[in-house]
Amino acid sequence: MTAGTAATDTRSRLLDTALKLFSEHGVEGTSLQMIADELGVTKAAVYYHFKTKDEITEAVAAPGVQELDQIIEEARALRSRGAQIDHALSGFVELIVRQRSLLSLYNSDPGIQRVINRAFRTPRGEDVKTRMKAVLAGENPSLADAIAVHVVFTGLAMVGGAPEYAGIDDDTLREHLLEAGRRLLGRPRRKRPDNHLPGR
Amino acid sequence: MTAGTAATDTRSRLLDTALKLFSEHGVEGTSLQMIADELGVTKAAVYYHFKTKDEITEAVAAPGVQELDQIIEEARALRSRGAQIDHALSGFVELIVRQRSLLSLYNSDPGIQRVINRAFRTPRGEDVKTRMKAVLAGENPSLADAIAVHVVFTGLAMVGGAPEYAGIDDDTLREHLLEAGRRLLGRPRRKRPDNHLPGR
DNA sequence: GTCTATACCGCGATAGAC
DNA sequence: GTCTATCGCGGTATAGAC
Repeated sequence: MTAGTAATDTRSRLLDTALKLFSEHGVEGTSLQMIADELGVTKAAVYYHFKTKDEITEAVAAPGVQELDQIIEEARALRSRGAQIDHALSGFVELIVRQRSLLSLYNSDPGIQRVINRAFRTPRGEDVKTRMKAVLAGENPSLADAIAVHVVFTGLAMVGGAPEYAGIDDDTLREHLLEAGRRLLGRPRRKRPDNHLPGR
Repeated sequence: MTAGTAATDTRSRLLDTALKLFSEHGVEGTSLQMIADELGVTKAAVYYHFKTKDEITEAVAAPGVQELDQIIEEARALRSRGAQIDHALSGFVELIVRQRSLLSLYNSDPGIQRVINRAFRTPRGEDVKTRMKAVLAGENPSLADAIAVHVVFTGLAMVGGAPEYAGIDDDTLREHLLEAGRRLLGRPRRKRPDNHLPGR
């Protein structure tokens, strides 16, 4: 169902290129000309696949937002508060490790934030960031807890995009991010991790 | 010595306006036209006070960078590692609370980061962010410590710019940021804070 | 010394030829 | 499905009014 016409191929190559350039120069610092040049086509050819630059930005952001949304729903279905936090945190960290630069873009680029807040208020009213923080902090959290969660949420995501850690392998990075997150959220050190990708 | 010609006044009003607009729309999302309109002058008038947009960005970023630099040097002059960390952390938090949006800009805007990395490699070789993280993490830190420091540094700064906490008073915010920072850095809870502005 | 008028070129975006 | 041509806005730049 996806072995791909030339168009689908160009489209996905375009999104890969866009994500790479967005991470290097920011969304607003990346021109359609740069994307077109990297792909070896003209600006207008890019416009065939996407009607606006915002649409490209949205398509780049979408997969991560969707995954976050799924993790949130899974976490909310769990019974104990501890299990909810554990699942949300480990899922979040897993996403950071797997996508690296994408999650940091969500917090470090005004251009992509504008698009996310406008395009993904769906499917459950509030935006993903708010909902994720709500799962981690619980209902009516104290100010201290709300702030700690905010620090964790933004801080962890930014590590994924930091060039200093680009060379660290996934398992090591995931372990350290989890440890930092648990410490700040006041969770006990865990023995057996809640593996997010069971058969890996 | 500074009661002010019209020019100095326009210049400082311009920087205030720029910071406000940068925080709302990002550096690259803010046009010289917006700044000019807000001041009631023309684009070319703005261009009289600053030769380029980068120069405006640099002037907006400068005070915070300078203060960070001073805090770092003060901390490095202390004898014990604990005192160094305490001073660097409390100075950093104090700056976040006092400037709110400015410090979050440093971490959340590709435009201002470009300018900071290019313009403020002075006065001591490495950039301020790297040097601050070095003070907090010590020499040859473990990967776990380096990552924890990275999370604290970016996470705390982002809270200052978060609209959710714009209404919180300075003392309360400072207290919670310090608490979160100390917990993540593994510092004991403190009794008497290292007051950064003694007579306040 | 402080500002306005005006023009230049690159960027996002649209229309239409091949 | 891709390209040329064109338009309005944004950063830059200069000439000149006061």
